Amino acid sequence: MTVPGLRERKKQKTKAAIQRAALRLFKRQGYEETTVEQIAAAADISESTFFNYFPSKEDVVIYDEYDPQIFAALATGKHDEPLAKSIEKLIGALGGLFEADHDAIYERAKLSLEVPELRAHAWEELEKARDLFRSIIAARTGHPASALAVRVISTAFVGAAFEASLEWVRSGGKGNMIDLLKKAIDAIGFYGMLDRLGSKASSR
Amino acid sequence: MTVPGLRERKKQKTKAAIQRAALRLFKRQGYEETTVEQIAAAADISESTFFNYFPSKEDVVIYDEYDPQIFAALATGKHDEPLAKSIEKLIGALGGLFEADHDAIYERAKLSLEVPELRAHAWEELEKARDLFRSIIAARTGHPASALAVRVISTAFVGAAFEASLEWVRSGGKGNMIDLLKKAIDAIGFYGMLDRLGSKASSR
DNA sequence: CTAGATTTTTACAGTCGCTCTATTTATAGT
DNA sequence: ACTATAAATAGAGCGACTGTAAAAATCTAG
Repeated sequence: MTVPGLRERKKQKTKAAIQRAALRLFKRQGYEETTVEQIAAAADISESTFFNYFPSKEDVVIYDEYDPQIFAALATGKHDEPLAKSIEKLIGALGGLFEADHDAIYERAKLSLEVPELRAHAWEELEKARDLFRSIIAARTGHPASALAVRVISTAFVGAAFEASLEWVRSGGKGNMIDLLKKAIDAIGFYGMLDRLGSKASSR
Repeated sequence: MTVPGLRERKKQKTKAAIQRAALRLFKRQGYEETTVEQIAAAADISESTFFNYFPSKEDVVIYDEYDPQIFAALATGKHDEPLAKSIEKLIGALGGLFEADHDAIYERAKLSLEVPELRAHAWEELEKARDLFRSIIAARTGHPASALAVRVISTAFVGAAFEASLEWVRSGGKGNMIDLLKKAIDAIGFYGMLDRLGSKASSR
């Protein structure tokens, strides 16, 4: 983990600039109505360069520069507390992130959920979260990550997160995302699922 | 609901023929490696005609000629039994369909779940089921279909179905889809969710 | 059965996302 | 400054998909 050099930082800046330009265009004239050529022009780069930074047009919406850090943080959670507690903490931590960059997150979420093409890929993105979740639950409960129960519960969780996001976007980003998420996992009795999964999950 | 005329039946036959030709090619040489031009040639139609029948290449995998009937049957379920019972029946009925056309369903499911591009759209398809489900639960429990709890529970159910399908495909179509689905909804405590949703759902 | 209306199929041109290759330009370390 | 390396770009090309207009098949009336 060495400090990123000047070169790397410049790349990150360019990437962010492309994303900003793209989101501005998407907001003004719509996602489908915006061409990659236009984005490149707006960001003052060539179309080729666009594809150097983003493998596809969709990725410019999906990409979140903080994601890797979040994922890394999740993967290295403490093992000396009940799983349910860890998850509560995790939800709280997510809340902070939402507030930090509210407007950009809202715009991206809105696009991801309202443009059909993107919505499909939003689910792919959720699957990454699901897989991470799956390995966490597996590690903590002793069940194999491949167990159907573990998979289904992980999917239920990201499904709840998905619905909460939908609700949040529907509210114009005005609602409290964390509250919504809590209500969602409450409605499916998420903590009950963990309990049923095995004593290791709920006690320690 | 008039009987479909000769013309309409011919169209259905053509559509089925295109799908068969396409699936054969996909199986032999892969989805991405197969071009619409090739499908058209194999089905002995022009590329234009292909797009007359299927709005996109993906739809040729997703399309199921029996879907409309299934959806219609679901939407008109009886209202004089507990919701949980209706759902159990529904699951049983699905089992019959699976056995009836096992091989074709397996091929399509395999493609849908293993080709990334298709997998994303498989989720879109699941959302249709979710919405139908949502309206059924709402109608039976008296909750508005827009209620977060109703949405989340519906999503949890299709999520479970999704995981069960994954497992089924992983088993090479050898497993019992219905058993898997039952295990999946058991793991998330699906019937408990319905109970918590309101007494109307579980008693009558 | 034929003429005209309608529907279906097709050819064709064009757009857009995306890939690949080769060339030029910028940067890093010596 | 010199060279290895990486980044940006131009350009050709592919495949999915759209739109338009013409050709072929099918249906309906007289």
